Amino acid sequence: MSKIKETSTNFANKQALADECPEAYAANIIGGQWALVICSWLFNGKLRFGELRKLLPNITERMLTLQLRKLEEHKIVKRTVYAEVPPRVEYELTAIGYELKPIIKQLEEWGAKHKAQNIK
Amino acid sequence: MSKIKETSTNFANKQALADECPEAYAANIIGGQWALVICSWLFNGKLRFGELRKLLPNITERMLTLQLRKLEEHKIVKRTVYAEVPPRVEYELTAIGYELKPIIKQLEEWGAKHKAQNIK
DNA sequence: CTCATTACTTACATTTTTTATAGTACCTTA
DNA sequence: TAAGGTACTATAAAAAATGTAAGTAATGAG
Repeated sequence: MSKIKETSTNFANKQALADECPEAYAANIIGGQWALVICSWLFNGKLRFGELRKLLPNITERMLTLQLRKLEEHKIVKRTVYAEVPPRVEYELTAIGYELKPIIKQLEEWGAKHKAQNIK
Repeated sequence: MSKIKETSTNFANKQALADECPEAYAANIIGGQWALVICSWLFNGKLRFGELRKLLPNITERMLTLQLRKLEEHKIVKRTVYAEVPPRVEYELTAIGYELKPIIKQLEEWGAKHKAQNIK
């Protein structure tokens, strides 16, 4: 997140994978440390920057900004700025972003099941 | 991939997230650069190390090893070594690993749809 | 004896991601 | 005049992930 080096092997590999594997392409989009959790909260409706920050107690403002920007860039979330003082900015999922809901829900169920199996 | 620093903020954050969000927990497990693609190939049946390497032309042996080890550690794949020379090692999905199939398939579909929307 | 095969391992370098800390602009209220 | 709230940005550093290149063990074929 920040500038990526478009001459690196890593970049080339990601491109190649994303080209031929839609699942890798998807993983690149929703693959940050906090992206899935941000989306999970947004499934319930729009939230302000500060609300998200409170919901994710350990996230730094910088990371929250970066992840939101990335999600916005990929058209997963929509950002709306209200010209008020103090500023108000709301984030909400787009249609395609909302379509992740069932997938993430299943991933949640799988995760819970896996955890239950492996913890004991 | 190698030693993680258990005193880092990053480690603490991952732990905390994984504790309360099964989707983050799941993402940690299947979240390497190549993990999803490896699983995708294994959905069709067991494969040898060398076969996987050929299917993933750009992966290095080191990365393939690391990702397989991680998947094995999390009981997503099962590793079987045949005491032959030259050695033969086969990888196959476990039951819980196989349960990822429908989820990854949906993620693929989502990815393809998203790509179609955003490329034009 | 030498070479080929297979599935790795190791040491090291580079790139990417995440965290830490300190600002900024704007207006409102006290 | 000063403080406060909101949503950021800039810069640096730490940590994690990935890549590069070389080497290993065992054995059978030639």
